[in-house]
Amino acid sequence: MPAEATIKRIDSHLSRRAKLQKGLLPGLLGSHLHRAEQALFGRMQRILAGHGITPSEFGILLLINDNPGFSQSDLGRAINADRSTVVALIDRFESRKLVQRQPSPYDRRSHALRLTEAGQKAMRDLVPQVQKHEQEILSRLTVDEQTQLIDLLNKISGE
Amino acid sequence: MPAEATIKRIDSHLSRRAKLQKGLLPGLLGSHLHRAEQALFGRMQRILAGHGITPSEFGILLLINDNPGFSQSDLGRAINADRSTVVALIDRFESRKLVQRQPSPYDRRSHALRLTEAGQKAMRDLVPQVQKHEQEILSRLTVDEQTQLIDLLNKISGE
DNA sequence: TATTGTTATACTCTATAACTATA
DNA sequence: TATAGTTATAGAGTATAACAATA
Repeated sequence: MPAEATIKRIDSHLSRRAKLQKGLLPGLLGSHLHRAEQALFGRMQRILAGHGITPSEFGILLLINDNPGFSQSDLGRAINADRSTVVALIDRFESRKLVQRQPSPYDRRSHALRLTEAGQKAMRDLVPQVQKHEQEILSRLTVDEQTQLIDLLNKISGE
Repeated sequence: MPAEATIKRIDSHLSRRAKLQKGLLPGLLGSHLHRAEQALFGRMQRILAGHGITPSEFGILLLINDNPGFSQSDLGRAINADRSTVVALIDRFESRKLVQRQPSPYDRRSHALRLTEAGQKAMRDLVPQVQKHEQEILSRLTVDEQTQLIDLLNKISGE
């Protein structure tokens, strides 16, 4: 997202002659999914920004937090990423002191991944805020609609 | 997506002792949205791959197709991207002969963006395939569920 | 033989800052 | 003054291929 976008322009060169035509795009489920995720992640970023964590990173830290000791390859499979990608990812987390590599007690090739104390502290701080944020968004729907939305999304995901 | 992922592993080092714990993640709407989009875009990629177009690029080409003549800045505002990002984006499209820059008849600073003949041809080929694909996915839902899903997603987006 | 983590390398996507030419 | 497009530059994020250590 560009920094300039915070300063909204009311009209554009185009709008002097023609409104932006959304055309076929609004007919596609993909665009609705994309915009919903963008909206949610955009708001989430504001919560996470103070800790320098992206929404995507938050999900990965949550995964490590809930699976202490699992390996880089396990993580790669969980997030569908290449092993070399995970190396770079954990390098970044490690340099920010959020995650640590420990020797695996079972396999001397592996690293056991864990959140550091600072990483755990960040998650203890952020998880309630993220959950509160989700509740704010979901409160636009009735309870029935909330469960149905999750249900329908899972059908799209193929579950 | 890693090429190796096509060869699925049945168990991992972790699963010898403990199953992957999803933990708090499945409680978050964001993860359901993300997975639904991933699933849809992953399938879409297979359709678009022959033309070397990503799902995200397809959406942008659709936008240019439905707004012939609009400027790079207009596009940037529509997709929430920086001007310099749009330059690089259109450079890539131009080198693939999908989009062309023309002098704007109204403003000598601007470029009027249009699909080339080849770009229009690609879209004529792809749009029906993408629409058919969406119908296949959506056919998992009843017609009522389809409209409700779009409706609920728009509420999440804040419309 | 297969897997784990790593490195070297490369490509895409995105942004900021500074510039120019227009408006 | 403000905007449109560009360039130089930089930083994520991702992947492939080849390697050593270990299983």
